[in-house]
Amino acid sequence: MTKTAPDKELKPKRNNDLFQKRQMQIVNKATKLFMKKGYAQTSMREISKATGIDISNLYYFIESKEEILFRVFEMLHRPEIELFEKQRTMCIADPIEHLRTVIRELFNFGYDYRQEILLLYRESNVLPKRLLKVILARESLLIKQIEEILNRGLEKKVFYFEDASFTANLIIFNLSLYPLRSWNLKKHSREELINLLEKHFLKAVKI
Amino acid sequence: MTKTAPDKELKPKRNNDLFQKRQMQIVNKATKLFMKKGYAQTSMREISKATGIDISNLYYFIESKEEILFRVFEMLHRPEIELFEKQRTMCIADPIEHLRTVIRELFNFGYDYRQEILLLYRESNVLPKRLLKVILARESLLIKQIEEILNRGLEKKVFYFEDASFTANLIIFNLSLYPLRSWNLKKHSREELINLLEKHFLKAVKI
Amino acid sequence: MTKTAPDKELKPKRNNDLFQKRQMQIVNKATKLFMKKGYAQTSMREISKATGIDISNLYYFIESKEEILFRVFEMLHRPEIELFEKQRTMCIADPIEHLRTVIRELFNFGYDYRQEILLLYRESNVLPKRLLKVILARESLLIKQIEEILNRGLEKKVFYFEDASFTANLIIFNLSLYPLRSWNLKKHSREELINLLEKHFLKAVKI
Amino acid sequence: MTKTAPDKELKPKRNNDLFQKRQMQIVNKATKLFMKKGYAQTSMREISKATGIDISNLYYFIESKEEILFRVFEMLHRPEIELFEKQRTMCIADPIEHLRTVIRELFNFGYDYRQEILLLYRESNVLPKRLLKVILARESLLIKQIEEILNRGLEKKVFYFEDASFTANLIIFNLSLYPLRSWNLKKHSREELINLLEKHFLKAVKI
DNA sequence: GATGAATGAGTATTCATTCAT
DNA sequence: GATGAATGAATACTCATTCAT
Repeated sequence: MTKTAPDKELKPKRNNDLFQKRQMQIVNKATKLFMKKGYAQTSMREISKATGIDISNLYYFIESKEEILFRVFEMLHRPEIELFEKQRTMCIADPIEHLRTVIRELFNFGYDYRQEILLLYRESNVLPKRLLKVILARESLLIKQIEEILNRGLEKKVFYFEDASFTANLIIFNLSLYPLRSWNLKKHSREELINLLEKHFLKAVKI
Repeated sequence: MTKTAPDKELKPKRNNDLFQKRQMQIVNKATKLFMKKGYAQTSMREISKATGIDISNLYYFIESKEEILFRVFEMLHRPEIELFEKQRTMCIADPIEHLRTVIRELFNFGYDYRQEILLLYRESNVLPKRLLKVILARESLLIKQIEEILNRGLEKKVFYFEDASFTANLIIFNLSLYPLRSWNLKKHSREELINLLEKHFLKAVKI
Repeated sequence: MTKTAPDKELKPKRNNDLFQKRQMQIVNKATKLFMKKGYAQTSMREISKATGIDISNLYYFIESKEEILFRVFEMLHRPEIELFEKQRTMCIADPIEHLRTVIRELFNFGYDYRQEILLLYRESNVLPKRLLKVILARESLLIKQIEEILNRGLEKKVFYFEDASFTANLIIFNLSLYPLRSWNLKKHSREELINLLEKHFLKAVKI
Repeated sequence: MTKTAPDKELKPKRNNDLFQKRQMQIVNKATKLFMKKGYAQTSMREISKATGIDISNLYYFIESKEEILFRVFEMLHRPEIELFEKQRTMCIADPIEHLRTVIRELFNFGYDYRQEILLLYRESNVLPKRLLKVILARESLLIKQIEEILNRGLEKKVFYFEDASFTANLIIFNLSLYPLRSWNLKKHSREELINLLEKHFLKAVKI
């Protein structure tokens, strides 16, 4: 191409309802496709076909394939944030009970969004650093929150562990146990798994 | 590309030494490229360039790009298998000591091969089911082994847990803690992490 | 696209005869297309069709559309350079006679290559600066040569003008009279035009 | 794009003042864009952005991108026509003085409108023949005028040359000397260049 | 007069793979 | 064993233009 000037930012951004509805539609269908085939293996043609939006019209609503992936990630994090808000407002007095609830909720979340979480682990390297940072920053918040619960339990002398930050990280990581290893955990029901995980972590931190 | 799994039998290859040396060479270079850029983003041209083997000559040694990925995965599992053989022969009498050793070895392994493990998680969906099964079967063996240690500890009444298979899975999964979350664990040294993990799991299973 | 690394310079450059023959073939056909429709308006598909070389095979022989344009320009300059070499070796003693010959040759050249010259004027802005400089440097050499002839005439007191460099530029520029204005000069034959130009410039510089 | 000249009649446009103001606005901005990036490399989106007129609204004021180019050329010719009108009314008795004035004015014009003239040379092949003819017809008028001056000088025996039409063409062509070769004439000031050109042509035609 | 959304054909370029030598 | 050339389908993305409101 005869590069003269990239001249980005030409695309007008509408705040229209229909516009956003269409964007959602694209992101939703793309999520499914990305989960099934992976980001790189999913073509804009397929997204076009899945949404029923003509391929060139697609570019009226989104700027690039990369933007779609970012919006997919963004959307996946929305329920996580809600979870996070919910936790904050709960404020259960007993740290043990609090941790138990949080673990259950986290695991349930991980179970419901297993494919999305898998996608996040798989494709995060495709996102430019700048956008990836946004995602990781959000997750850090969640970890901070678990840390607080753990520290409260430490003060009240109901928990014991060496490093709150590490343990919080471990708990968060294990929220992805099912998403990342469902292939080997199918023999257990959701309820079984959640109980097993709960017991494991409570035993591991209780005094 | 969009195509899903050609799935034909792998060409029976010569057992020639040079032949296998070349194959190794290809797989090694490809591993590095796949880790850096992802499978889909790495072209055969780049592999050709990296190995110094002409692109069409490449096809003398391997069947397809997909086969390279398979062999990459295969190679990554080799150290895991060695680990596995080592365990088997160790036969430490005390289950606690045995588990401690295994956890430390597993984590060290995960630390050393963090990029490879990441690759495995990332690109496993690209492999045709048939080949993926081979990989997963191997991992199952490893899990079985952990299970045995756990069960021995149960019999000897030094361990307590509800489900050996689940716990073994959990342990294996946490071998990937660092590979998958290194971005948030950099503040800890390898030694710290390994100690923390060891303590966590021993506390979680000890009676 | 998932930009990871551009990784240029992957293309192997053959010095093979057939390879260069094919390159020539591409450049020649492209020249004609560019002359007829302009660079931007000529698609790779058309070049492929014109050469009979499959569009993706085209990229085996050239790196980009831009490279084709550069090679087109390069090729156009080759006869100019020959002209230049010829001049240098001629060394006619009488500056008037020398200038007369040069003007005639230049004009003949301009006439023969009118379309190519037009192309050069039209599309030179497409070339990246770096490549354009190569072209302009060559032309500067030609101008220098005319300057020498003029200065020799000045010394021998057969010419008079104010500025040799300007006059040389003017002469070179008028080599493009016909290419750029053929639409309004068709009523004159080549011979007429060459005679008219010769007389004009000799009168303009002779004492 | 590949298509060659749709060539339908230009839509008869309102004579509304606002309408024409908007058209001017479009053409002015387009001129700048075309000069900077070339016609084919300038998109309607960019013209829309530059004018602040919505892209589909643009089509209320103009028929097609091609029409914009035509109007750009038309507009560029307007000052040329004024020049031409000015000449006609001047009627300087002395042909030498007249020619001198004309050359200076022409060159000044060429200097002021160098980018526009370059644009004209570059993009004229994009215009459909029909529209190009309009442009060329205008230029012919200008040439005719120079011819008259030259012929008057011939009658008064102050000029000598072989072919008035050719000489007029040559003079007009050299009005583009600076636009087309500014890259090699930067060392001279505008005043120097105009004086040199004046001297050159007067010497070339004076008896 | 203006806008958002649509359309369909087009762009340059890259890909994995194969074949004849 | 190695190489140059070929193939055909795919890629993300852009274009000028139109239409319904």
